[in-house]
Amino acid sequence: MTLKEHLANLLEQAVADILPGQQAVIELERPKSAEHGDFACNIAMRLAKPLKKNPRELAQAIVRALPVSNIIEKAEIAGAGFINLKLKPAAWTGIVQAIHEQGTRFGRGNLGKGQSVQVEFVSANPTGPLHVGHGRGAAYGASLANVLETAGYTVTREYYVNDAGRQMDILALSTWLRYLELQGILVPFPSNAYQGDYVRDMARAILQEHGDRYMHDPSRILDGVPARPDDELVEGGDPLAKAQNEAHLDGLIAAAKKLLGIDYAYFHGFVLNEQLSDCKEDLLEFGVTFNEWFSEKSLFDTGKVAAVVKKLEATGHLYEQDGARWFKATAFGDEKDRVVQRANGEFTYFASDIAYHANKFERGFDRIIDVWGADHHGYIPRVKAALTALGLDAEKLVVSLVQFAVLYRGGQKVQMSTRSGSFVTLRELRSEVGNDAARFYYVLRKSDQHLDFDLDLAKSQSNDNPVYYIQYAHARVCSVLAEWGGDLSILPRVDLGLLTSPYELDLMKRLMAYPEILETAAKELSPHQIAYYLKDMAGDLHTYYNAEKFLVEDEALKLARLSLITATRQVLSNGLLMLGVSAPEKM
RNA sequence: CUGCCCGUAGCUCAACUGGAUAGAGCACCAGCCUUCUAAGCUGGGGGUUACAGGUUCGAUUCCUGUCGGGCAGGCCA
Repeated sequence: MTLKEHLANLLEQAVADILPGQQAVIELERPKSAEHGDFACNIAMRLAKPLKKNPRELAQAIVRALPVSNIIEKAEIAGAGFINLKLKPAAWTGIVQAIHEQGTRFGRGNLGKGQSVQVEFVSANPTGPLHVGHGRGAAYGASLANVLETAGYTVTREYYVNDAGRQMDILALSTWLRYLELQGILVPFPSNAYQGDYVRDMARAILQEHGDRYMHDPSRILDGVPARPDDELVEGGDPLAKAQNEAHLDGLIAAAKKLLGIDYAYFHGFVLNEQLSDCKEDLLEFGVTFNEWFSEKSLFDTGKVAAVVKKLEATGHLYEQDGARWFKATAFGDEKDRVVQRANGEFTYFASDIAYHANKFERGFDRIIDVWGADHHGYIPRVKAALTALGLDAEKLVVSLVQFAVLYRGGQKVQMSTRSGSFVTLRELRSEVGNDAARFYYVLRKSDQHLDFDLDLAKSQSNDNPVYYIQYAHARVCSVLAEWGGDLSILPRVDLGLLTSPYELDLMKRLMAYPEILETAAKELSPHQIAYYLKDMAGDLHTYYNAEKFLVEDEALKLARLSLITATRQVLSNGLLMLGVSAPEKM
């Protein structure tokens, strides 16, 4: 039983004593101000209203009925009816022992009760390198998954691979056109195809391996392909020109499929494999791993998409209009009905997404968490609508939206756009600021907040940089222990009664809060709380370090202090690990 | 035009989902290394939580409206 639970029990007994039969949920919080004690309880104010009693008098009665405890120094009434508990110094030392005993397991909770939860994140189209926007989803999702796991959930980390659909066709086409270009055949490169250099690289690789096998008569490539509109009109946002531009691209894709025949599948497979391996490697280096890479294409190949549409049809949730099949999303609260199958017979992305989510439910997860870019927020109602229509409990699905990250360099916004190829890749970011700083900065903000990522700050090896601030605290402890040179295994059993200074009490209180911080972070899906917590704890440690010398003459006091800072090191390490940041022993 | 998110110190952001005198870091000012790492510490100034109402013991938090910013609104993904 934790200290907090112990106190809650005492209060509960007191309430039961003076108000028999009264159900009271005891909430204990840590007051911001030290004058308000170590824990504060608002139960008197909560009960005052339904009982029509004066909250301060109620609080008095509760305090009088409080069972005797050897850890409570005093309990007083304050404000509108708060019960403030001040604890004796000895109440805190137990946490140091607990940390020594539990080590890397310290902080684990049972909020999840072993329930299974799937976290799907990143899921970027494998049509090019991951950029800094994906990086945030990756860092957030990975940390969130760690947090949930620590909170007692069984977590499955999944990446949904959009390996079907038009975007992949565009990439395959882009690569083929670059391949032709390398051999002197200049088909004007569409403005809405993939412009990045990596496309040329793939073309070069294919040329090297297979020579001119995929060459075709240049005069036939543009056969029957709708004309390309004026670029200026497209850029100007002219709707007709944009439509023509897309038609032109689709025409080229059709031409590529026709001319390449069976070889088209090779191109498609090659670029997919190339981009996916690149993506996996990138994420692995970033410390982000997955249990499952789920293929969208597999949903089509196994008939799951067709089946789910058929089921919606059978249950009367579809209708036909203008040759297309529509899902009655408005019947479930969405703004508009949505097309699941186009007039040309192709299923929409939405259709495969329904099939995908239905599949998640089939796999029996207790909770499903999708991490999406905030630009997809309009998509949530329709997916939930579809799940409800299928008779599934849409409440099981929670979509966590991650806002975009905007890079700043030299005080200037770094402009980005995927299509034009002028984006900063996750790789570039990682090599510029390092994995640790990148992982940390990404989760330093609440996920639903816009993130201003200051590259200069993340790179700076100075006290401006919170990553180093925390890592330095960890390294400092290591350094002291190295200087001491004693046997670490005796530290868990030393007498901690000598730890009574304000610095030591603050640190122990901070350590004690760790499991609660984790629980809150898990409940609210907000790993950023851990980042802030670690900053605070590093601050406590640095303050302590500057105020007191650890390696003092008094052997008992020295061991007590070393025991405390070693426990602190453990929690710093546990927390950093959760965020995917290294805990260096030297800096 | 409609829907969702956001608006907190000069800047970047917290605030335990309704708690007490709204907190950190940066920047600015003044101090601390003969010492276990100064990538550190101590002190100081800085706020009508965009604005106006409402709900109640109590509001940065919940509701309504206004202003300002972001994102969506395809038989695109």
